[in-house]
Amino acid sequence: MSNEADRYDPAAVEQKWQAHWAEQGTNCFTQEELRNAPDPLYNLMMFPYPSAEGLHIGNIYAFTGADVHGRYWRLRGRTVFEPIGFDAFGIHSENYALKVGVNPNDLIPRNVANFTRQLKRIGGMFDWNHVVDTTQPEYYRWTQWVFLKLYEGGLVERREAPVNWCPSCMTVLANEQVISGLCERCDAQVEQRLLPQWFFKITRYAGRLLDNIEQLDWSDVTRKAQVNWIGRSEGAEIDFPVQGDADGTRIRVFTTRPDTLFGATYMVLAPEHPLVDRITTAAQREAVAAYRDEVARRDLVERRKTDKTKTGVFTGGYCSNPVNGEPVPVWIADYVLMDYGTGAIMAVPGHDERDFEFAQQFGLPVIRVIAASGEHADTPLDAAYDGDGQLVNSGRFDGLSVSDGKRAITDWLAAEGVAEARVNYRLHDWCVSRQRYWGPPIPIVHCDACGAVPVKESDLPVLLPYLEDFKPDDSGISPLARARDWYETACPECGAAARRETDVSDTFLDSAWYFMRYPSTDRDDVALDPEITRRWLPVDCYIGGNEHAVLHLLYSRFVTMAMNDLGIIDFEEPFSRFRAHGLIINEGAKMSKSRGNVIVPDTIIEEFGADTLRLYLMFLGPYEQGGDYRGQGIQGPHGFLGRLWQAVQSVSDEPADADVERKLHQTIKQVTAQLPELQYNTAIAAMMEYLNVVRAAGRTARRAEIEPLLILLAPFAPHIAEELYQQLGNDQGLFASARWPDYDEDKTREDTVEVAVQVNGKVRGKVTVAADADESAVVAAALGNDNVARFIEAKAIRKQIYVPGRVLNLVVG
RNA sequence: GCCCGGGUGGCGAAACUGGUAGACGCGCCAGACUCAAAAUCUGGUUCUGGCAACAGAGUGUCGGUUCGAUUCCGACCCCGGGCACCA
Repeated sequence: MSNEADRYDPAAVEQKWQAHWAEQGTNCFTQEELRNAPDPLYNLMMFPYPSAEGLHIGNIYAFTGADVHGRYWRLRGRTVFEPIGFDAFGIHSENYALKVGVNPNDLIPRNVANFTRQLKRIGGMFDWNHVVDTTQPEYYRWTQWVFLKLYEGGLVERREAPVNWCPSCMTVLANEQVISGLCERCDAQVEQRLLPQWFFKITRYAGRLLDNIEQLDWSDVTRKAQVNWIGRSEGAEIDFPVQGDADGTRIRVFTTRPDTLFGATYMVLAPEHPLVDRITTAAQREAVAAYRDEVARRDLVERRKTDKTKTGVFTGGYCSNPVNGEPVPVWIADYVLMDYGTGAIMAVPGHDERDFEFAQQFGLPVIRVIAASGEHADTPLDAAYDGDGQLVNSGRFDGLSVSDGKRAITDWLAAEGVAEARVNYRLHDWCVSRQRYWGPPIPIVHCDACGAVPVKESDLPVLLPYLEDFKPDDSGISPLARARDWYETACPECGAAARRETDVSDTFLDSAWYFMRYPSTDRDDVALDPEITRRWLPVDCYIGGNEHAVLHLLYSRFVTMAMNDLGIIDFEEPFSRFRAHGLIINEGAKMSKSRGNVIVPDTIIEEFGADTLRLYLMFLGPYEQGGDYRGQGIQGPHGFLGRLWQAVQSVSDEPADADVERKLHQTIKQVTAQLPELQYNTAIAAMMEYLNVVRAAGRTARRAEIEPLLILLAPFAPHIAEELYQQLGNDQGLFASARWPDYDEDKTREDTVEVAVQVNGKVRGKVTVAADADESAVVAAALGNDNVARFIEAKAIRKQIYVPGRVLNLVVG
């Protein structure tokens, strides 16, 4: 039996093999190796933000799932590049630094060191020679370079824009960082401010970003989130002439419902619309000015609340409806947004819910122009109807369907020169300016003579100066303006005294291209080594949380597409395959610091070892759906590894038993099919089942039965797999020399099968027959079953259905 | 409101293209080993009835299609996530 020396000691095993892999450079590549790697597979996971708390169990879940995937393909013979890094710039880090009163320049390296220590303990096959830390000049130098390239490509623009301003963080937020009116980070109410900002023109790519989604091998949820975010809508822009305007001014609206044009009983402009002054009559001037002031004071978010009752003011002016010349009163209201479409709408209260509500509020007329079946032109409307039907009250277009009406009216107006078909997207340009300290300085110099001038590529990086006082204030100017020596510089163009741009760029820019940099980190003279980039990119498989389904993935796609267009790279989609992992919860409850139920990985690793933790996390539930971490549950995988260890201690050299061998081949088949699909929980169950068979009734495991199992298990529990593989007499190292076991289809087949026998659809007995038994033999066996016979009695069999090897249903009556 | 994802034993979960519901694991119960406990091992474990053989019920609810439905169709309820005045 076993003695103390034979006992499974995870700490010892894990230390031994981690040291071994590090010494051998098992998972690391040289530049030369990256250039020549055969059959490369780029296995990427979302790099973490190195918080002060250290690795979260959710990080470990994410990384382990990705690592299992990488290790699997490695054992299948691929050259797998699996890098890791740190997304360490940004408001997260800066706010934390402010809170604890430590400069981020000192704080972040400590966090990175701690993360590195923890990451090494979980046994991922990371290439520690190719780490990216976004806060290091060796990296952000090239982030600035990416900015300059997009700038040269005409994709960057500085413009004054109303922005979301968080009064607590004292910074501009992207729309995406405003969650139902509040700052996503501190929950403060967000306000509207007007500031000059740097924008990336992502909207230019809206169509392509949308169209490509179809061909991506991505999680369905993620693709849908992107589609919704881009928000394509098809319609028309239509000009409405302003009545009594000597210059023939027209107001252009965007609508997705040109078919309802005859029902447009008023128009609404966004309060900021440039034509408001022109159209407003003297009598209404005061009321309009007051309303515009009121709206301007409110933040962008409050304006977007739907439950709020509609407000607005009549301008006193009128336009003509281009289809019939009818006068249409022009209003302004804050439910129309300046930054979508043309900032003006034709209001059709009969068939648009919001317009209906507004019309009710202000007593404006409602006209029916669509009739559903059973309705006619005079059927009263007590709510907006936005369904299908036929056009009514629409002159010569009466009787057309909604879709035909759209086309017919658009075509006619287009021929008249007053409309054109048009597609709009909800996607906005990406504001990359941040009036903060902890980020890469935007590489621009402002010169009184030359304007905004890009820094010369050869002068990169624009180093982030060490600032003792990095706290932002509410001036809207970055703390960097206080670093005089840094701020005052010479114009790259004319050499005159000039000032540096003091905004830093959004963290999302750091993460929008980090995956391109990983394989090229050996080069400090270029951002991307062309040969290596061609070999390794795009990323073969990317795994991460679905909280980044929209922003990070969309920005990465945009930057990739732009760099492709600029001739820097030769692919336009960064991630061929993307899978979103689920969330880990704790005993049915979400984990959070405030609840005090956060699972600390270090203590679990100390008690059970990284292999057990990895195996347990992957066993909890379907990887793409997440799982419920229950403290007791870890005993399952823990016991499994212990039994495997014991089985190896007393392994025999006899050949594999035939029944066990069949089970082995079935197991190899299942695990091989499930690992690339990330179906980890069921693959692990299959291995457990197999070990139960190997050890059944106290039998001694045989070497030929165990060795293949070690390889199947190695992606999940790499340390113990290596150790036991070595104990079986292999001295080359499992990951260095083993290859994934093959299965033989013939050997997976059973000789006999159990067939369920149903009578009128209910199982009444089971019969065991030869696997190749024909239907008549199965029926004969079934009729020989006492219980089946009891239910058939003397009744005639009217019908029999036989599903080979599964079920026989006898219908009697 | 709209768009996703999900409701299966005491618990986490399985179930191929419509074919034996509950694999695997936790927990629990019983037994072995032990002075005892832990660890380990063996057996049992959907619910109800029955000593058992077996019978009845059962995959959120109601209805439908089918020889047969967790799986397909229709209506609805609940939980989780995302978007939200985008014309």
